[in-house]
Amino acid sequence: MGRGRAPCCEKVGLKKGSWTRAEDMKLVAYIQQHGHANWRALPKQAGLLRCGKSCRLRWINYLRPDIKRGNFTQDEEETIIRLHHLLGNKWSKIASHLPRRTDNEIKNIWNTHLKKRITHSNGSNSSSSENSNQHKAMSNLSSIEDLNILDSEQLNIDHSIMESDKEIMSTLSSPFGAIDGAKMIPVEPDFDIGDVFDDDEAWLAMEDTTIGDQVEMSGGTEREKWIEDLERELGLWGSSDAGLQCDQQQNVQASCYFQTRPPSPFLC
DNA sequence: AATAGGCGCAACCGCCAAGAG
DNA sequence: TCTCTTGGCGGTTGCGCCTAT
Repeated sequence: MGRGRAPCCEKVGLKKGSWTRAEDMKLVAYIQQHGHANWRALPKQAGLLRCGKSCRLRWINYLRPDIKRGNFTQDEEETIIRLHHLLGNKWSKIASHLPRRTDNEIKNIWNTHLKKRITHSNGSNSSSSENSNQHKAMSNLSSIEDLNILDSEQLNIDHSIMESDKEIMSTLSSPFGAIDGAKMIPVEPDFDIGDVFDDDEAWLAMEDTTIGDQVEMSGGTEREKWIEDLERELGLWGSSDAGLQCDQQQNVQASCYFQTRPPSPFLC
């Protein structure tokens, strides 16, 4: 091989596209036990036919327990507008000021809603209170330096709910520890997560079922029951209300892991 | 009821920066 | 100092859902 940048991973034979529930479970279960020190090695060790980048993205943008899903509040939208005015398309920077929101989500909300709104308000010279508030917010912050004086109050940020990934994982990663009432995956010293998920007809049958599909699975073997229990605990079977409740309680529960693909608008 | 178009969002791609050797 | 690896970021795409006709 010549010099040059190596691909992030061996691309041949890797799966692309939407993640299945089974893949999500494998990823979460693996990170829950081992963390994500090495994204490149993770998919292989977790038994996933995915690129490390893909795993990382899935975790960061969807599976991470500290993600707030649902409609953006007006405060959040105004914060995004303000920060975008100062920072431009620095989505990760903007996201860092919006706890529990992902850069991808912010980027999407900007591209689909806020950009149009701003364009509209600039073009139409509207006198709505919303536009007035936007203008007021922006006029208060006229330069990048102003970011230094931004505090929680100005940005409508509740820092009490800011939690680092590490902190959260510290409560989740103990092999036999509890996740606030959630069942834990039984971990053997030489536990191979792939062994749990593989070679099981019921599991394989489910593997092609994408997130959000309603799946009915009656108990069979102990392992099936365990997976079923895990799914329930992870919220795969739960109503969206469960997720909302979780969010409201600020609890890090496994049921936060798998929010069923939410209808629009998001419920959790 | 069927369908075309628009919209929202998850996921991919390519580039860059930092760190290790 | 240079090369390579890895994680991270921002732009973009494509699929599925929703709505209007």
